[in-house]
Amino acid sequence: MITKPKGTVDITGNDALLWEYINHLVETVMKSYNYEYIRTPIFESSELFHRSVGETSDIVRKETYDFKDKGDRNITLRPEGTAGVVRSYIENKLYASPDIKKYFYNGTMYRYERPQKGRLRELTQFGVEVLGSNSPTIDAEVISLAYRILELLHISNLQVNINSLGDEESRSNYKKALKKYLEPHLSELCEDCRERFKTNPLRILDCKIDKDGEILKNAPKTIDYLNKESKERFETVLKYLDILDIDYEIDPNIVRGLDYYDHTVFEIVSLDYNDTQQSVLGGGGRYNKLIKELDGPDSYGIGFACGIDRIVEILKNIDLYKDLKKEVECFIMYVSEEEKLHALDIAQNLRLNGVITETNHLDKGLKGQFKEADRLNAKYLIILNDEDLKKGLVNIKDNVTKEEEKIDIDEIVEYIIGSL
RNA sequence: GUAGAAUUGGUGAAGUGGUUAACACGCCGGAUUGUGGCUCCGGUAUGCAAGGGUUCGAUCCCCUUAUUCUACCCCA
Repeated sequence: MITKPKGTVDITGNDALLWEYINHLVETVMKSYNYEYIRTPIFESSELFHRSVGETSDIVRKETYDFKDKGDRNITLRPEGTAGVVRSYIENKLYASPDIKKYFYNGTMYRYERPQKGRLRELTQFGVEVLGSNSPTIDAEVISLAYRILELLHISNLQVNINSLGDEESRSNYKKALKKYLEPHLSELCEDCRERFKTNPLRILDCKIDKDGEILKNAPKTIDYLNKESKERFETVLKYLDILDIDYEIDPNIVRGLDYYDHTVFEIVSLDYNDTQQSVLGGGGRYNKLIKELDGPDSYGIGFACGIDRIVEILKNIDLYKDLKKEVECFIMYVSEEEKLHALDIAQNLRLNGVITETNHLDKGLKGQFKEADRLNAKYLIILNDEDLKKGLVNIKDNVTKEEEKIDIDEIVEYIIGSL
């Protein structure tokens, strides 16, 4: 038997209904914030991710799906959504628009990782990218949009953890200060942190082992190294979040591994699922340097992404979603060949009038058809028999009240639409 | 890349080195004269992840592989 590749999932049945529900809600909320849908390729030139995420990082070297196509091009399956959208913005010269560009996406990403709880090799994320504005109102809007979607999905106890890395000057000052502070304490840190000190010192801040130790508690904080401008900017964003009634907490340890982030960075967690990594439902930040880095103009960008797979795992435990049901509005039952012809015709008629209709395709007896109709939660049953058909009549049964009546075959559509 | 645990019908699962792999749900059929959902009766795994080995004999023991779960690493 052929099985699915490691780290992938088949989504069927009730799970599929839940996915549809989430997708629909995401789309509705995105549009109400005036975000437009953007769809970029699932595979891109490898170089795009190397340039955006960082050539030397483990991420690009080990955790992407890379291959050469038949034209000997280096291709990478997208590991995240931002790079593709920014590439599109630049390539299509969308920056020429006098207006801010606000995009949302919802699609699969690929990361060559070892699968475990809440982590797959093919994962699905929705997110937004806003390009062309450095206004703090956008930082606040993006954060509140992410927050509100999760809230509308009834995920409880949400909190935004937020931090600011400041501009380039602030960032670089901070990096120096952190290294200077950590250097004499290196021997007291865990092995991994000593390695991180060389590769990515900011990451030491959210090391699981050393996080709660004295050394890191007293470590310099990014926000203390913000220059005046960056600091004011951060405070403005927080002020806007207050106005938008977002529950946030300043968390100086959020650094979000990637080099291209600056100013606002944030993660959204549910405090009800606080086994560290699992609780992070989404995150994002500002990336004002990235567009230029990818040969675009000197512009501004900010975005976030949320993993749907993880959200689904949480929603599955919420009662509200347990009775999402497939619903058929009308099930047409027949036994004889003559009745079958009428059934096909009636079914088509109902469907073209927007009524969700099913009929017997398995040559079942009437009993079997009743059972199937119940499994489908059919609201109305149309039970055909030759005798009535000769008179132009059908039996129609309300499957909730169990009341049955005979109506004219030409009045079926009208009857059902009128009663639904 | 590392480590631990798992893998038995459509589903939840019991079980044993030796003739027919328990039980439950579901599904199918019948009692019900073409109108069910209750009840009763019957049918539902030639096979226990795949391959190899040990053995007179393996679903059960051993090895390899795959996948799943959990943790580490890493995290966009």
